[in-house]
Amino acid sequence: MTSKTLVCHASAEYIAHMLSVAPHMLDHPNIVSELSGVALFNGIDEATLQQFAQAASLRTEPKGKILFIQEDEAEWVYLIQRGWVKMFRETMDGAEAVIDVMTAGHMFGDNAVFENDSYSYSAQVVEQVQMIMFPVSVLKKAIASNPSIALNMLSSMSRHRQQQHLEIEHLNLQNAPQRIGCFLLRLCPADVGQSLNLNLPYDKTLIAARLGMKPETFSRALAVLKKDGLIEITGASVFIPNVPHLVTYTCDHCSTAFPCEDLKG
Amino acid sequence: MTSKTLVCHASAEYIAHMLSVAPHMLDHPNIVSELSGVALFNGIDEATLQQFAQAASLRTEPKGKILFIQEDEAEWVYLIQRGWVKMFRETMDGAEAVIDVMTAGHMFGDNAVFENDSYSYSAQVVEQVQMIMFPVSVLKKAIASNPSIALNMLSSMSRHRQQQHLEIEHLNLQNAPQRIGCFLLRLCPADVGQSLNLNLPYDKTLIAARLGMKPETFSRALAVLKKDGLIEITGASVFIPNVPHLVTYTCDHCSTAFPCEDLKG
DNA sequence: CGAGGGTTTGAAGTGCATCAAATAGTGTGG
DNA sequence: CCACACTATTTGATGCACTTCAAACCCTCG
Repeated sequence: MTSKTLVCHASAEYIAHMLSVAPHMLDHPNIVSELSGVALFNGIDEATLQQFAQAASLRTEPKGKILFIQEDEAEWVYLIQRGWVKMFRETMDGAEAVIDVMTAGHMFGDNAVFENDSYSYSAQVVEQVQMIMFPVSVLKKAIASNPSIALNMLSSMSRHRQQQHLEIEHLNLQNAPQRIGCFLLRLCPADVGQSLNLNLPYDKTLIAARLGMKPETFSRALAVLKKDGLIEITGASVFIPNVPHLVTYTCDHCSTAFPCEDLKG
Repeated sequence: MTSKTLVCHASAEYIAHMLSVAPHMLDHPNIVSELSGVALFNGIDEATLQQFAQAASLRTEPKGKILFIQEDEAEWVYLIQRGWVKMFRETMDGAEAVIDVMTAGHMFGDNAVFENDSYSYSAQVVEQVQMIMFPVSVLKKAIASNPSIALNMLSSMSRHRQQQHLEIEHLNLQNAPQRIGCFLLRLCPADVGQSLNLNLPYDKTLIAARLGMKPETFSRALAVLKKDGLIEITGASVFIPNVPHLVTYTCDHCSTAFPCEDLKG
């Protein structure tokens, strides 16, 4: 399940072919530079980063792979470099709630440190993913011994918390088309112009789940947005002819004004 | 339970009448002992507690009082000793989402430290409240300089985050009666027997909002639970004749097994 | 006792879910 | 390059849950 040397194996071509990933050795300098770009390691000294890098390994996993399930003993913290991962919870009777869907630059599994070293949700790859993973124990020690890391962790937690407040608000107050509008707007780059094109990052079914609705509802809600001239859509490609219109349509029913920048990720 | 001296003061009626601030001297020893009972100050040395206590003040506020609103510059962190406070967000078009409702032992406003010193939600008293408040700046400095406080803060954040995951899950997967069932079960003491009595802690209208439903829906959902023999209810007093029955009814549609202890508060 | 807020009840409407089936898309092996 | 299998997405018809609007009821408190 959790083999460390996964990428540097015999069947390199096979992997490269099957997963389209460069089969490289663990490359500490590279990992260090990757880590240094992440909020958690903001302003952290090289020596500490080295410690993480040495304990870290790279891994690539295909779509569908379950990384861990809720209540599993937490061994790794993951940092996504590419691809998408779904975080979800399953109820006794089999229903599933999607907590979040993350991509490059995001970390998950980190909060296991504060939860008895067990994961509080399950994680599954939804688009082939490449990631850095390092042991929970390393993070745990770092947090206890390095105040800067603890502080970074605190801001990241705080950001997450706010995001979730928003999530709850949306589920309560926005209808399906509005939640979709909000989702689309959060995909926009910071310097949005009047209009723009973008691609849905993953399955419509998954977006639906992420937004707390059924695929059928999602489809129909998209149709509504289209009918109202707020978007044009073909396949996974979306065109927003007039961003301010869409902003009015969705963000009027939200407590946070439009470019909700700091909450994006 | 909490207050030691507060009630036996000079101008008690005046306070009740004029609503605002209890005009008594700060009582450091008492505040220290209050603080030491809170998770954030777990294992914190006396000297540090003194610093908080010296900067702290006690306050009593009547039902209805707005303590602060979203985006306000954050000046104080609040620790509830008695009463209930509602945390909520308001959208552009006037709708309101209740994020949480807190009581004795809970702290709020604390996360402003990580959010540019501004509150990310509004807070209003819903049942006359008595609380300790200390400046955000004091907490901020303490977090930066005292690793134990930072760590305590981290666990508290983490707990909140998990609670919110659950909240989101419930909004997605549970229906009105089930959400109410869950709410009631979380009011139960740890040593629940087969059956028990309890009182709704605040307005039904507010409970409804807290659970993301309308008062009418709440009322009807209670009626359903009653009809199914899961609860008996008169006014604000609820009797649960068979706790396991209610647990089955609600918790089957949740990812967390019944006594979801650690998430209660 | 009467005013006003909280709560319940009724009737009707809306939005989303569900079930079922058609359609579009994608990757497969021939 | 086509036919097939399989999955994602759309569409239609119907039902249920929750909301909305309106009115009655109830309780507390001056």
